[in-house]
Amino acid sequence: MHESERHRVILAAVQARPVATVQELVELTDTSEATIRRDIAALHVQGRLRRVRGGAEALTPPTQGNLVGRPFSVNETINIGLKRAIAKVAVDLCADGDSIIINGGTTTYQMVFHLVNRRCQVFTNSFPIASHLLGHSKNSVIVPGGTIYREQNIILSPFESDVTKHFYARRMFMGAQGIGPHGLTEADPLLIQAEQKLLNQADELVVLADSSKFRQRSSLILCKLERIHMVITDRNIRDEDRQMLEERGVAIRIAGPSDNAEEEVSPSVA
Amino acid sequence: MHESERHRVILAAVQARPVATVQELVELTDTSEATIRRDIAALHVQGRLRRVRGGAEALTPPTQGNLVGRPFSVNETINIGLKRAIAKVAVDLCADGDSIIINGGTTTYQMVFHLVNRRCQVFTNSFPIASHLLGHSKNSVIVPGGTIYREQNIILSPFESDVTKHFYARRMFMGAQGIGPHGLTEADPLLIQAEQKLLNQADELVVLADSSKFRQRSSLILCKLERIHMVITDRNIRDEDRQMLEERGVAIRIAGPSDNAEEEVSPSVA
DNA sequence: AATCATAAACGATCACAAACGATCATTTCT
DNA sequence: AGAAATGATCGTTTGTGATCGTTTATGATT
Repeated sequence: MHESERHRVILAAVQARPVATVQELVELTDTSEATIRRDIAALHVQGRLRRVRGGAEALTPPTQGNLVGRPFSVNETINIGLKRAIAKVAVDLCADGDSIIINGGTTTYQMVFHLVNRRCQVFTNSFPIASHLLGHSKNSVIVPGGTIYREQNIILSPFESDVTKHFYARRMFMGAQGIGPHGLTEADPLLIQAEQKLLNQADELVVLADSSKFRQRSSLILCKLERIHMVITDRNIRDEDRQMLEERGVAIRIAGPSDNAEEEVSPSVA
Repeated sequence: MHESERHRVILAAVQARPVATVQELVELTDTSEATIRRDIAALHVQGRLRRVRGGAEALTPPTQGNLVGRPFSVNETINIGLKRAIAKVAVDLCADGDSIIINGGTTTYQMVFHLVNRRCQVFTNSFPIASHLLGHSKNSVIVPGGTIYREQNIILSPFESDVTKHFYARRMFMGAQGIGPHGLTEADPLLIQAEQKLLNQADELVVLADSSKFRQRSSLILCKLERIHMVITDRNIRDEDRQMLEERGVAIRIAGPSDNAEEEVSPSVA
């Protein structure tokens, strides 16, 4: 990856997140620490970002923070590395030109960083995802119509959207509130409704769920396990959960935080 | 392949991708590195692209690019005070709780700054407007579905959206490319199509057009003057243009740049 | 609470590879 | 034939990655 391209990636990363670590940027750009440090130093003297120990941050403090680009409230800082690794595996499934659906969520949001150099057709109901891809990538971006809910930063509509009906993708990526023998579970009925509409518009369903999601189950079932083609999770998944998925024919991929990035553990759906 | 043809290819490549490497261009044009370097150097001094180590990139890299908070390209800086004054008059027409439609554009974008303390229901096809209102106000925001065009930062769809059809507003605000005896004119057929859909969803049509718009006319007619309920413009409007509007029953309001913000010059439609 | 131990982050240096610019030979078009 | 453009070669410059020692943060112990 070339210099100007790296700078784009780095700036995109810091603008979307309070701080981007050197390690994250190394994985994102597939270069060495030294190069990233040099890039950060250069961008720092250019006044395009602020250099901090461990990485870099955007110039604009969170005070001015315009919602977009600084999405999702507070929590979700601990598992961020995990989520990003999972998201990377998800994006690695995509090639330029693919049509994909990205359902809004904190885990799927991490996909945007890995998508900056792609040129996919992305349909998303997440306003932050759309915004970031618009500003920091060449991907084509399509959104459904509806009211934007600040709480989740998601576009929801009680009506059938013709845009949605006309968009068909090979893969749909989504997070989940919980996952269990009965299927994917979600907390909010409104979300269920919106997500089920999207489910009909894609062939393969890829679920991004860290291992903790296997212990959280909400009351509302979004879809059965059989509908899922692949689950991307982390190495802490319990054997019983893994077995449960395999019995239903769900492929599993393990995202490693850093060491070995990816590992196949069940027949691929290729 | 000839020189001018290569230049076309190179320019297309850098605009399509974030950055085009020399190697890529060599394969693309089936020439040597030296030639590509010479071409890049020539295009660089012509100001048609930016030369970077390893290749070339477009002048407006997506990094620095538009998007939220820095919407719309470059121009439009001179009339900004005028536009803001016009936008203020427009927002003053709105009360909390009103449902309004804001069609995307540089003039209507200025409305967001005056809307920060309002609590309206805003339907807009402008991504920057939606983004700004989401982040800096309590207004409820509704968008249509469709592809987001980076050029104009507008959401467009060839399909009928049910969201649009179910939203009905008292007022619709829009800018215009030009305005003349035949009506409002617009340059892009795609925009015409989108705007006409919106026209059906509002009672009153309020047009924000500084006086220079009366001299610019495009070939495509968006709607007749009779459809307009009010035009907000500046004090430089010519008498003949004012008369033209009054004869058609269009109310006129003059926005003062700073001194007296607003002035009634024809019977209000209130 | 202060100190120490450990790990992470940093800066500097060096070797290597890629990219570059200049020069010259070759081709192409008039 | 002559001018312009192209391609190849070579020396130079620049960016990159690895390794080193140093600095800084963290958290564990007393």
